[in-house]
Amino acid sequence: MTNSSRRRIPEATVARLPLYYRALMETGERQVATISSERLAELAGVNAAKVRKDLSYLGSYGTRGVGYDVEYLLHEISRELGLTRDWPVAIVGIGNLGRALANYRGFGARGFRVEVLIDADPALVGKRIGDLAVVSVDDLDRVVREHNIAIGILATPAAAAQEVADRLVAAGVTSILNFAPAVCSVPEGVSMRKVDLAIELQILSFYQLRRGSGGAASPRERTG
Amino acid sequence: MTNSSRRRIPEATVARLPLYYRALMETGERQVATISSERLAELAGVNAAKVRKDLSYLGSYGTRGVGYDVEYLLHEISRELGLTRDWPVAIVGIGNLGRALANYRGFGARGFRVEVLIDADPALVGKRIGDLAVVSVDDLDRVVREHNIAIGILATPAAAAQEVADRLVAAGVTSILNFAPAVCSVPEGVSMRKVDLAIELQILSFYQLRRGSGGAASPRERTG
DNA sequence: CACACTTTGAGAACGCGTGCACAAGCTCGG
DNA sequence: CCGAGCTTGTGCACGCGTTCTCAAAGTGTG
Repeated sequence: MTNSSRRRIPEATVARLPLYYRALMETGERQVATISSERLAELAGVNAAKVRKDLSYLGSYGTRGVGYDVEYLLHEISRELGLTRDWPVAIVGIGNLGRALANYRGFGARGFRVEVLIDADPALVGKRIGDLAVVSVDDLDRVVREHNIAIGILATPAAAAQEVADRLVAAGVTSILNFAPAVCSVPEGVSMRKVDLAIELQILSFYQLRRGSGGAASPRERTG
Repeated sequence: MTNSSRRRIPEATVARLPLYYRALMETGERQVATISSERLAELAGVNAAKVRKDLSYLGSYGTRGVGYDVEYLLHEISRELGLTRDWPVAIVGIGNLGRALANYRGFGARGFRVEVLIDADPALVGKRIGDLAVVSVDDLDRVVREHNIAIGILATPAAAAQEVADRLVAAGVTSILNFAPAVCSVPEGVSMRKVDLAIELQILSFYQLRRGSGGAASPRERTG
């Protein structure tokens, strides 16, 4: 029984834990023993009050008058985020984006090992990307089960997204990162996060337009 | 003077407008004249009350007892989002991800034309990706100005992100989509949105872990 | 024209997240 | 051992966003 289950951690806090994790990793390399909420806030790009409140959800890991022990805090956050274990990941849809994700170095470092590449195109099946061979979508269920995949990355065209999501879930995947520009629903008990590049640009475009023809403030990020 | 400036549109609403836009585009192709908030909600993956409130911020474009005129609503949303004009875009950092983004078809359709590719690696400068040649980062300022770029995509390594962001801003870019896993600040009047793939996976990992060893509910998305 | 039915638009209540402000608790110097 | 100086942890107030609810406003039928 870990203390993961002690408190409910707000979704907004969960989304910031990786920022603290990254910041702590960077300071950890610089041989710093403790860090104040203020310094951590600066490194993570948030404000100090938020850092303290966020960390207080994990437990009282700080020492008043001193700060937080970098090593210990790093350990607690990585445990909370599940970065102490390895997560085998499957990527479905090996187009431009899927291929880029397959080659992306940033994943492995955090324990996310891309072990399976899946595509529907027969011309692609069997081809190697890095040191993995692309598997046919016909074998999705088998391969996902064999590798014990819990996290799937969806990088198919929009039209295929829902069907692939269903098949991933049927094969036991309970977390999906969806890059397909399509609404896509999953059953209760399965998490899905969406990343839509076109939507991000459209949001930027909105504020860009407003600034040009009126002068409203920008939505995110100020000078640090 | 458009009615863009009439009301302040909540950030959360702005982030959903692209969903409505996409949903309407898809129904528009099916020759449907009007659409109810309920149907639109279903297509966009949100609830009907939210759709109505969101659309009411744009103005009273619906007809009670009937619904919204698809064509008209589509026009209003695309005008609001600035999709009626073309946005020249620059991508800085032509690695795995940058290359994938350069080849991504989803942008052009919405008026985002990738016109400039920039990288620091001399071995890459001059190489063609699709029908664009990679330009040296030394020429960033000149090229960005020449193409009148307002929106920049940052796909460099973390270490270079802040410097490149600064240079983009100095060259007149006022909207940045940042894929680099680093905190990165921009002056007031410049928008920046972040997309961090590793962070998304870590968030999924958190809930994945909780489900496995306790049974909390999933954070996002339920069955539609 | 009246009435049943549909659907929007918005007022109001609620809940979540943020940020302020400060007490509690620790260290260190004298 | 005491007091000055930090820094955490958290209670509280506020604001934003979501959802409920229902009056207002349209359509269509007899």
